[in-house]
Amino acid sequence: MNPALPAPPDTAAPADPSAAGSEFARRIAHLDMDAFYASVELARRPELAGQPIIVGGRGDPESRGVVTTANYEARKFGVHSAMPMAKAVRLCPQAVFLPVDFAEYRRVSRLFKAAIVEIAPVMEDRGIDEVYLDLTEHEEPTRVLGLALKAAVKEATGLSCSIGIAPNKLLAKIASDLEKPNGLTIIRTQDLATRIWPLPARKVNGIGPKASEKLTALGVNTIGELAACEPGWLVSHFGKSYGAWLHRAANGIDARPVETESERKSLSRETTFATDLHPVRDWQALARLLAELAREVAADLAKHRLRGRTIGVKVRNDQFAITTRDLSLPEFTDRESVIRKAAFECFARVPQHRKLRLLGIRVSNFEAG
DNA sequence: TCTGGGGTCCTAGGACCC
DNA sequence: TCTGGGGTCCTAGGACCC
Repeated sequence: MNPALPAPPDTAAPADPSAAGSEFARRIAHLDMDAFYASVELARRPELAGQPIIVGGRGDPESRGVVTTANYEARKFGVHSAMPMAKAVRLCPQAVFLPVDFAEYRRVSRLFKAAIVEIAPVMEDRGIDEVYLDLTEHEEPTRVLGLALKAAVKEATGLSCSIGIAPNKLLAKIASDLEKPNGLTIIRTQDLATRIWPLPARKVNGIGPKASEKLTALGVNTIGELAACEPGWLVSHFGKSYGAWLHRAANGIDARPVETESERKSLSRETTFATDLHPVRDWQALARLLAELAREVAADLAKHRLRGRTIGVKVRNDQFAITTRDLSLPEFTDRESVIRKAAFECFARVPQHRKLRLLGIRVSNFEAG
């Protein structure tokens, strides 16, 4: 197997009305809620104002898990999302630790998105706390639109957000991060060299830890340095697809449209155990967990009116390595018993010699809706 | 430090078919 | 005996994102 290279976003899309410098330049906004989960918690517990707040795990600093959001007071201590809870506790023991409450975050998410759509109907949902907007057809000046969006979000939720507005999604995404929190950053094509190129390559959405580490090893640190690389040289190190995309991205070229609709491709449930379980010695406990996950996945499928025909199992072992096994059935299903049986068959094919820390079930290959 | 849960997309080899 | 392409599906792994 080839060394794993990131999958490049498909920026090569249609006729490219958004290429930097094009006379058909678009106005694309990226709107990102500030420290969303922590801000939602603070909104309903005003007495916590000014204190460091860390949302994650089950709210138990001792539990296995990571920080999902730290507010800015906690970030001053070096706490950030995806950090193991244990480390966050050491860095900021005086913080208020809260469990995640997705139901509440989804409720507030619906509120801010509804407020945005009133102003800018061409909205792409990018998860619970961010969206892209296409403002090209609007007549108001860019800053006026940005301020109106921020005011609408504040009015609907009491929360602040940061907005980046640029000729395409890639630049808007970078821009929204530049003046967080409560920022409004407008990037024009002619600002590329001064505002984007000095930034680390890692700031580009699609350049993750692996690719940025490899770039650093090759002596490429900033977006500007990446932009100056020969496309052929990038292709030789990163492959045809990703190498060419790196060159376009660093030069601020991104033709992806704002997509207002998308179809779900998979649905899954997974759980990390409090303590590791052995596939043979702890088989009974694992079997119960697998059956429970099958029940949850079947319920989620029914809720979303989906039926799939590929069932997969995922495990993570005590060395943090992931193994997956899947099985495609002749018929689409949403039945718990069918999913459970397939999952047990898949599980029987995973390596049995190391303890496991996570078990999951995924269903994909959905029937056309 | 000891690492969640829910997703998307891409790559690649082998099977199988035309 | 040596040797075709192209297309799709299945499976496994991996990078990356929120």
